[in-house]
Amino acid sequence: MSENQIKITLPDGSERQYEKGVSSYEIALSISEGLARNVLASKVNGNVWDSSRPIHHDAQVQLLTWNDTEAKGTFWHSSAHLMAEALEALYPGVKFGIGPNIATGFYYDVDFGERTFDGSELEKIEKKMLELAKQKSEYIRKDVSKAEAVAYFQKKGDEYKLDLLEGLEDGSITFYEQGSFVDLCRGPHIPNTGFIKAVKLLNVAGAYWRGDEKNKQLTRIYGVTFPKAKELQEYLHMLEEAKKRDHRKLGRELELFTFSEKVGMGLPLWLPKGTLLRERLINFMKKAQDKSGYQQVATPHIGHKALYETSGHYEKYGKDSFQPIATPHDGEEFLLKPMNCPHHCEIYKHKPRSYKDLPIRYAEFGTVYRYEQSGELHGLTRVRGFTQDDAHIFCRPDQVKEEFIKVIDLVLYVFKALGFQNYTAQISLRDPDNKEKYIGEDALWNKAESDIIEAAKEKGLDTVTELGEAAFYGPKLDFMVKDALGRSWQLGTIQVDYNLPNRFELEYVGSDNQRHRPVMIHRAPFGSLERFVAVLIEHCAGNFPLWLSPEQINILPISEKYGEYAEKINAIFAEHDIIGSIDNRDEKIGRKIRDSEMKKVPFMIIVGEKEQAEGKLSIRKHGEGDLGSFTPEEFIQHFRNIISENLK
RNA sequence: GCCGACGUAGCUCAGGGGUAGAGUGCUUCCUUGGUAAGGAAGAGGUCACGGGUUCAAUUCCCGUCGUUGGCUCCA
Repeated sequence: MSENQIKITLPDGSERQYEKGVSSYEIALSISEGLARNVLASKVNGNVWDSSRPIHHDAQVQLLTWNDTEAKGTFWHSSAHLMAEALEALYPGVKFGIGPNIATGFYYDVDFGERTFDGSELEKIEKKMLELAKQKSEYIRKDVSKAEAVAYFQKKGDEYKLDLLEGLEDGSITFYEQGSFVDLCRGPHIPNTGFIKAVKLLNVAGAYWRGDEKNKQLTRIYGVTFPKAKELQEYLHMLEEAKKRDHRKLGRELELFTFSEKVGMGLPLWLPKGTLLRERLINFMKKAQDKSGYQQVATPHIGHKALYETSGHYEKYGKDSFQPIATPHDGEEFLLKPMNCPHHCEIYKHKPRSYKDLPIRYAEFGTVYRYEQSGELHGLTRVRGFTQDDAHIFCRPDQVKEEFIKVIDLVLYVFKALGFQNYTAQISLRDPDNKEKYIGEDALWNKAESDIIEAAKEKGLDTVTELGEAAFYGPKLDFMVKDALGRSWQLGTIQVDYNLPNRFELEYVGSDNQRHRPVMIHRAPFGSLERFVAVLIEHCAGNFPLWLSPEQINILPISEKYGEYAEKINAIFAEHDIIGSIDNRDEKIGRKIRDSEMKKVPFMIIVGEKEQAEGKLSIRKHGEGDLGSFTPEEFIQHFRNIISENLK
């Protein structure tokens, strides 16, 4: 092989010879012209590169097109640069923060200086972007020295880029230039702006520079782009569909919950149907917990301030909480409880404990109140008053792993019964470089962290591990689920706690007749009922599993002549805990069916002359249509089969 | 809390310096109809709240409250 030749290995294992310095684009061209036209970037030895970047050594090369996730990321990152170019053209003198791609699309943080930016200008920017895209400006990579880079941005007066440059090593700095726009950027980028055929700028938001609220707030513009106009339309359609599943919309339409300005922001009011849903979830969880050795306890909604001084929460959160309420004459102070654990610790302490008693598992559907920042409130997913399916397990250090596994089992059982298949299990560990931030002995932490990791592994959980995300009092395992709009929410959580047992001086007597400190595990499979219901609504788009449905059947008489028969049937159903109502409005059957479908009631029971004569029911299933004729007994059996299948 | 947007009938929304409109829902009447909207009439609004500009404000301006998209935060 000549010295000027290099060996390129493609993903299918085939090997090809090329001249040294060949680009991925040229490799693509040697395969087919059509492929070359579609190559956005390439992966060279696992790193994403510009398709124009020369390759000087033997390498594994994968050509990336729009179908590859990495290529999409590159495409959107390049789109951020295009937007910046458009912004600079339209608003000379703007300064830029960072402009990365995100899961779907991109954003750029922009400092407009004195002028304020309002969202109505987005269309103008979109137009400019498309105009610039048509010029097919190439994205040109340039190596620059740190001094050159600093000089460039000093001249431009962009303090944000200078701030970024401070953290970069000389020799590793690159600029990318397309058209008239030059940016500090690691790359890679797509070949030229001409690939961007469809642009939609979605929204503007404030974002603090470097995510620090002490810094200046920049204007963040979010957008998404596509190589084909049709794909943009499909994406926008998908967004519309997702909005139809929004729990705030469905919660109102299905009469599950509401809010009142008068009651206060972030304080949900549960309507009868929503309350029924809650009750069903609570009963379901209680039953599961009873089987797993939990004991229910009940504690008041307020606790003495001293309780939270002992727990340490008053010091940490007191000033950012609802303020204490005081007794009228002697001014004794109480706090609305922001959590149940201190109360549960006091229950643990009401008598001496032996190692033989452990683990003790106290469960409570405890309603807690937290002062969340007003801008943070969001439907039922972020509220100021909510009910946790809380429990605290007091156990010996050697029991942590086993208890963890049991809780994971419970969470998985719950998720399965409710059809949550897409969740992420996040293990949050200590920041190893910052151990002083955390309370508890090093050895205990190491033990607990490995217990969690092993427990998750044994249960076959698909986990991501985040260093530095642990609570100050212990490591945790969270179950994250996405909402209709793709935002991730924490539902179930399992947390080890070394802090509270110390602060409350919890003890048990060991087999050695010495006093020992138990470990506490906080856990909540739902997390909060409010948030859980919100995510549940979005997951099933309001079509709840039959056992949870707040209105399981609608009895629809053909005319008022069959009202009596409908009542009779309803009474039979009520005896079997089948919940529903009779639609005896003066409307035609078509109308009653339509309304029932809109309310997403699982079953419609149609009764008319024929049914009355035969003592039968015509069953129609929501979203599916006519199931035919059933006797009441047959239907009840069918109904029960579905539920037991659900809860298996 | 911060930045932007928004706030008109129960709900979804139109309108716009001269005190309001549609669809749907609600009430009443007609209709008794067989698998996704039968017909008619009627009731329903301090145009979020408080100031200001104006002969006149629901409309323009400012503030407050609330909602909303993000940011920050989340025991």
